Amino acid sequence: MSQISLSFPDGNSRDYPAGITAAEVAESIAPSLAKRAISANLDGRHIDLAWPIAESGAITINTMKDEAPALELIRHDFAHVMARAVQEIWPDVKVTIGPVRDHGWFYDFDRKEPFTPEDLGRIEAKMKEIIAARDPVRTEIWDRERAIAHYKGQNEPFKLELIDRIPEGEDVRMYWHGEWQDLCRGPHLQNTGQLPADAFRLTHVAGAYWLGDASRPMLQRIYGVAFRNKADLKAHLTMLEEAAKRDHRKLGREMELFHFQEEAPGMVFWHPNGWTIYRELEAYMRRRLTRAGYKEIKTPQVVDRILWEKSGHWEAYRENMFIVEVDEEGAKEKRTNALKPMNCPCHVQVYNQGLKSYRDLPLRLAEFGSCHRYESSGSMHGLMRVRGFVQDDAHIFCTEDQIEAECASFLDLLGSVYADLGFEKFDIKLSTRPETRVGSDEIWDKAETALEAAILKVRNDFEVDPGEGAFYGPKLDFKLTDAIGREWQCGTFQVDFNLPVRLDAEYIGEDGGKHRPVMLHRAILGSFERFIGILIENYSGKLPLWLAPRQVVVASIVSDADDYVRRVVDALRAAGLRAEADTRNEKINYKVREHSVGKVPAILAIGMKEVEAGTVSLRRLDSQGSRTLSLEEAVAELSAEAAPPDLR
RNA sequence: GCCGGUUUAGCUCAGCAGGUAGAGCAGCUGAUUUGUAAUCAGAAGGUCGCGGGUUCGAUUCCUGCAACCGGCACCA
Repeated sequence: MSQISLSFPDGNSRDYPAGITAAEVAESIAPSLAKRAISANLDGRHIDLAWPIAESGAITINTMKDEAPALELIRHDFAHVMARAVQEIWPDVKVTIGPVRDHGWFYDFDRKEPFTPEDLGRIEAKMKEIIAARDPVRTEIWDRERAIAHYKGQNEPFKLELIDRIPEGEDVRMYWHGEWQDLCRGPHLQNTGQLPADAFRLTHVAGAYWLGDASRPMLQRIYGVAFRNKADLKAHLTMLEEAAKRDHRKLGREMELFHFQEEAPGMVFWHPNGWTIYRELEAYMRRRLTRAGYKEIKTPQVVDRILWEKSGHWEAYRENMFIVEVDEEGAKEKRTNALKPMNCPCHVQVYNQGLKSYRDLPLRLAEFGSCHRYESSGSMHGLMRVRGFVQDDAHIFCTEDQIEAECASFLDLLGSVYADLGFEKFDIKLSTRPETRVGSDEIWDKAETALEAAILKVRNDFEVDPGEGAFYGPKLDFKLTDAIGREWQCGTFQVDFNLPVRLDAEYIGEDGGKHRPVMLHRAILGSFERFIGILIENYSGKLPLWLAPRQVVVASIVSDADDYVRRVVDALRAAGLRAEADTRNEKINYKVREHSVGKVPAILAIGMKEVEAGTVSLRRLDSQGSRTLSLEEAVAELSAEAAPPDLR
């Protein structure tokens, strides 16, 4: 038998007979390591301990201390154990696939009756039994025919389809967990008893299409989470509770920001508090855009379908547009209009008025564009996905040579806006040319190179998504990370060679001839609605002073202080602060509690001491104590902090 | 749009194996004048999401629809 050489993380290497398993390698290093070993990495590939190693390479033995491989194995084995438990309880259930995902795994089943929450408890109990039985895990490689015959015998149509999809030449591997087996790529633990029976939980059941295809049958998906130990599971469950507390839908109601109602699904009714946030954010963006050389415009809500046919939207998105039919007087037919689902075609109309010269470029047209899209009923979600929304939209008309500079200055603006709004970290994704596209390869080369060069000026870590660009040009997407680590795609920067052609935009070049401008679609916030939802969740409702709807509440301790309270409120308002008086006949404890729960950033408590000394007692949200300041000091401190970040 | 669930007072939620509903908080009224996260008392508040059916009788059972929630699909 031939020899192979395996190198270890410490730099040493040793020769072994080919076909040795990772378990045997671990044993040869130290019996204690062999006991703790759970899997191995061979040249970066995660393999079973029992896997015969045929060729030389770099090997690392993994134990439960190695978080990434340990969690992958645990979660993957839990998926199998759960599927086994389900089939033991309901033998007629068909199994499909069960990958590791996020903090756990899911497994999709085909079963007529729906799984209920009570069923989850039953499955969990059965899983614990299986773990306690400590069944060994075995792997076998089958030939395709045998696997097909086996699953035909078992009447498992989904597994047959999966075998069909395994590429020719790849092994068909079967994993046995005791008497139960599953078609699987692996790797797995050596024994189901290695699973932490107290560190998993089945979380919920949901429908999911077979292979993610809406035209295929809907299966039932059971989700679970699992960790290496009970403490990690508990930490995760606590994190979920914390996330639920900052849900913008809940805070939106509690802080009286907005509401939704049945008669207008997906459309926001903004209340005074919520609309204050919106207006502050809009005013801020307007100042930033103006300073960055944008011209603001406003275009119609309702536009004849003829324009949408020209732009191509009618053909591609008609199903998702709100259609308005109008009986015009004397007309034979109804005229069909659509609420605009996006602003770009209208912006080209503004551009097209009057002849443009190369000297006019780049022309940056911005609009807080109110758009409507008929989103499918199941996709709406609070402010995060709505049918009526406003984009911080702009289109930059420029020459091909100007793409790089425009992209670079956009990146500056975007990074600065995100930082101002409290998001220091964001990721960039570059999506390049798809298979079906418009525009010559030369132009695509130019655009992709320009985008990449522009990003590289700001940073060198960005993800490339080949083939994921729009048919009309490459694009950048920007994902910001919030306070609890969730990612939100907000900004976008798209190069468009298509729409200027379809809508016939042109400019007169230095040579006196007509040329096509390039159109750059870009947004920073995405939509105001969604971004405000993200802000609320990021700050848990405790918005920075400049965005807080109610900035200061002045609360009297005794009614004899009421007159002074009103004078304090007047002084705060005169300094531009959003201040309210609370002179209700309640104890100060009650008022402090109520306004703290209502996320008011500053409370000024006024008793007779303050009245006599002309001072205020300032209590900041989440602080335990209070500070006594003169009225002038308090106004100065709060109004300085309430200035928007770009005006400080 | 698809699968499952939910819908009872302004909010959070009980309840009803069919005989038209109950709590806490909020709101209202009164008392209390209070020092930094809930003062006390009283009265009031609901066509039990909307429509149809079964029944002597439906908030409860059946059915259709809508909205919302959790996913899936979609997201120019």
